[in-house]
Amino acid sequence: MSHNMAVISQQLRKAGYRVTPQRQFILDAVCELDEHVTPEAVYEYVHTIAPSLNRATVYRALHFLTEQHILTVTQLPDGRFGYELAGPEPHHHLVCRTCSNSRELPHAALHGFYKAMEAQYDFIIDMDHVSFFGQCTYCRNAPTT
Amino acid sequence: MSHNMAVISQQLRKAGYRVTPQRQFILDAVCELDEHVTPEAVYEYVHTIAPSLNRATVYRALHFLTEQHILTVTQLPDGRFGYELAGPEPHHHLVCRTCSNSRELPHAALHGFYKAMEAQYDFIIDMDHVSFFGQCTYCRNAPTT
DNA sequence: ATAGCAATTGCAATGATTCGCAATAAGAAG
DNA sequence: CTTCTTATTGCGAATCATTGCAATTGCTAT
Repeated sequence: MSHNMAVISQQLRKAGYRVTPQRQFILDAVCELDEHVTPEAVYEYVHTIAPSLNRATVYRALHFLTEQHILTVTQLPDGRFGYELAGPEPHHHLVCRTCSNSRELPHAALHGFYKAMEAQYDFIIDMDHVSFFGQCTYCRNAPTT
Repeated sequence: MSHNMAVISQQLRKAGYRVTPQRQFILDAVCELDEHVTPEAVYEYVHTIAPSLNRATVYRALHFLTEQHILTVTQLPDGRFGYELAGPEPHHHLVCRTCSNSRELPHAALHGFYKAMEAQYDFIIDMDHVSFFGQCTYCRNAPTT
């Protein structure tokens, strides 16, 4: 499930944007680092490959790629943002505060709640990548090591 | 629905903490500024009254008061934290991205979802103050001004 | 009212994130 | 292959947020 650079490049160019080596490095880094990747983690990763790549560029590229729906963001409990490659289906996460393992949740799991808010309050929630924090079974049952 | 300083003071002192003028100023500021108050907003507010009060103290006091369940936090879409006085019942918010008006949601509204996650994934979500972002009726129907 | 312990503050340094602007370079067109 | 337009980068400075440590000051007990 790697990202198809050719398709993404087309999409960007067609919209009048550019496919720069920096953006490619950054996109690669997000894919390589997997889920909920922070800007700082991306920076460290690309820095080893392209040392001249600036921190500000990382932040801007992550914003940009998210706007273009190539990445999705979610808010981590410490206030930072976690990026990951956007799949065809939106999804959410259950993240354990203790072991920080995360479990994917289909968008359908929240659909009922979203619909209820629309019906009751006439409010349309547009969050397509939410992380819910708490405790997984494992950590809940394990005594403090 | 003002905060009862006497009760709060007792609670803190009994737990071995101190009621300092700084903390009082900061608590007052949160109440005065109402919902989803950012640390920076608190700082500006108290700064006019107590100019020597340091930024770091604001951040620390907000953390502290939240730990003591006197305040609650929620994450705003730009990554900052919004504080407000903790009421007797936990609640959540529907926040419009356009007009940023916010509507309170009883905890019960999420209860079904939380329970479903527990039943299906054996995962216990512990977020007691979530903000969901989207569009309110009003802004959805209003043409771009 | 005073003394003493330890929680809390202020300060200064550090790290994280964003912004304005001049220099660079991607990509379209000839 | 060269030229031209302008999106994008890098840099430095500004802003926001956090941390270690010495100095301060609540609060308890005398």
